[in-house]
Amino acid sequence: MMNSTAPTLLLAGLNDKQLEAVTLPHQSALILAGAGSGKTRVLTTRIAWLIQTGQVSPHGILSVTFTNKAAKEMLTRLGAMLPINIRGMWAGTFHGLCNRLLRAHHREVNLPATFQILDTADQLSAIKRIMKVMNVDDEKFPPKQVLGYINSCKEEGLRAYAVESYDSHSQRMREIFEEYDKQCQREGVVDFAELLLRCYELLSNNASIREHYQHRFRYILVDEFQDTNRLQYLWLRLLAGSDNCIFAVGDDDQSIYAFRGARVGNMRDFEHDFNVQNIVKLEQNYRSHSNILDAANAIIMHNRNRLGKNLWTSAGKGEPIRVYEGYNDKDEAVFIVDEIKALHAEGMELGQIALLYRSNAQSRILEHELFSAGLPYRVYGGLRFFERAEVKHALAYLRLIASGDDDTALLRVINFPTRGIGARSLEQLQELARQQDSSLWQAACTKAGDGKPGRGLDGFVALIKQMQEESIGLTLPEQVELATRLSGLRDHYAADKEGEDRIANLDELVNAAIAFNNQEIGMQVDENGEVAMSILAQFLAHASLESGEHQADAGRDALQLMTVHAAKGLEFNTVFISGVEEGLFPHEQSSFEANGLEEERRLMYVAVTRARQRLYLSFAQSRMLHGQVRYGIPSRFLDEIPEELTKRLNSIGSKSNGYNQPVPVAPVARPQANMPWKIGQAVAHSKFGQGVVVNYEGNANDLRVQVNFGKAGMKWLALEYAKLETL
DNA sequence: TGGGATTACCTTTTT
DNA sequence: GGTAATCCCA
Repeated sequence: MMNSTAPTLLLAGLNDKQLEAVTLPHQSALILAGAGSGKTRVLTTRIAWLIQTGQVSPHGILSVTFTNKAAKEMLTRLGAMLPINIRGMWAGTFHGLCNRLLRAHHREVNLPATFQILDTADQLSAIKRIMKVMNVDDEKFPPKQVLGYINSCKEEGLRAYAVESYDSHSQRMREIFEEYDKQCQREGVVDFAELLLRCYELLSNNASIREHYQHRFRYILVDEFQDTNRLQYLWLRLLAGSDNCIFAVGDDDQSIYAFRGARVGNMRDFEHDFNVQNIVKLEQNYRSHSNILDAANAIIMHNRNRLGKNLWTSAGKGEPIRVYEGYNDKDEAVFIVDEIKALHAEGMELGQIALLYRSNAQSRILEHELFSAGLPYRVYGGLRFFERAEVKHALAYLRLIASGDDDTALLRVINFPTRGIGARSLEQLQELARQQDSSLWQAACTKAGDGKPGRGLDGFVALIKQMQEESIGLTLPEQVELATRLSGLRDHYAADKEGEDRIANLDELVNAAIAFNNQEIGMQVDENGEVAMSILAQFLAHASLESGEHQADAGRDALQLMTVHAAKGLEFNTVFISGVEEGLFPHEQSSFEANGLEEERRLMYVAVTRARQRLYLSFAQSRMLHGQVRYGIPSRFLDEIPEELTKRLNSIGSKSNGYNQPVPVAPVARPQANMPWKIGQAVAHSKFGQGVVVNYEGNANDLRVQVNFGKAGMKWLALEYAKLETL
């Protein structure tokens, strides 16, 4: 059934390299796809081409991405390319796919059919809980640190028993890890990393299941390969077996998630382990003008350990990169807002302008100025819909309807809205649960029997039982409505004068349930013909795995505010990168990590390559950070951009040319009596070069100053010895 | 037990 | 500076 004209049509308009990648033979391949080089197009066209040329049916394809958004986009584009039904294809995130596999084979991995998924906040509270039981000092073992430890172990593919411990501290960590996993198993819950690890174990311990899927998925395609962690890589290797081929697309220069376990090294390992003969580099950029690309290339060139790649474009040089220097953060923000106002007045859509920053804390002052100027804007990131407190409360009630043994859910709402169950009653309950080795819910039932309506533990038990009974036979949206009402959540928020938004969110949850219900109907039997879990359990899994995507007023034309991380994969006509200062970008913390600076540089590379036509870089001499005024100097990344690509919009300080010079809005430094040095003073050192005084200690006779030298780093210098010149 | 007050935190983030 | 968690008192 091969259609000879269709593939030609499909391939029309691809450049040579893209065409080569799309039509590679059945072998593993690595596609190095630079920013804006048509990566998603190659990926989707590859799938369409494989199907259309009859090499494989949709059933034989597995497509893996990192975000639900990317998965959705791929399916949408594919749907537009192919006239046939692609339902049989598996496409999703690593976590979504593992969830699917575990649901289908829950018996083999010893999980209940209705196992629940803990998000990070749930996981943290579960860790705190087990630490309390184990009597662990949370000063010595900060729960967040324990969480990081457990997740990174799992992401390396390690169980507690397999972790090495060198001293009593790491030994204790290991024990907490072990007990935490036991607790999760008891409660029938899994965290995000566990989804992957459990699935990996399923495939590695169970030959027939492994072979089944190996036989099925002849073609595996992976997006953003540079972001895979160790375990994801091992999982892929297991699924691929010896016969299947992996089509990996990635860009080592855009690897910005090492801090959460991503291993760029997987790209080199992949080359070796899969005997990759085909490495295709997509270097032609269809997004930006060459001034922008040249700047990006110049920056990333300073990194060692690259696979090597240089973006080019046939578009012209375009506009110079505009650089602005502010006196302080407010001055910088005012400049950005004025500039955006002017662009908007000239007719540019606000949605085509992005305002990027390194860390979320920077958005506040920008938002303040935008708000005063009356410019509509939208901030990405921050609290997601399914992570809002009221939504999590409602979901906890639903989880208790699905399975009472979920201790995390029970603890979240046993006294919310308050019903007179305090710390003492809880302790008694936990003690009883421990004695009879049961879940808290079972202990509560023992204590209260069937319970009687009202306050206290009796009331709570009666309430949950009532919910469980009344929800039988209801549709999903009705169940959600029932939970939000019977629980008293609605009444509680109605009594609160600021509860309006929260009730609106509860309504939105009902809407989400309606949407989910419509979409999932008819999908309740899995491919083996087994009756799948209840629609409620499916909805709960969906809520954990897809916490984002529920954003209000997405349609309105508004300026886009986000961190550089959040901007990855997006593009805009005009991009502002603010706070391009030492200590902020590159971030101070990065210097404590191995290769931290290189990751910051990749981050800058990502930021710069978001812009199509116009790019602004701005920095400020001083800014409020953590409630203190901090003095910074321009980022080293600015120096890495060739001067001929940039245009300085202003110049303040000694190098003033008088052009467009703003008036100082606030005293920059506070002068110190009897001090030859003041904070904010520019200085020069014979070895470290130029810098700025940021702090001092001691008295006039024995004074030490802290100087930010930028490239040479932050130094404490004793004035008695160090030869410092004022500038 | 629960609400008001005080105090520790503070890069980046998807699942 | 802003928030979330914890502390303390009624």
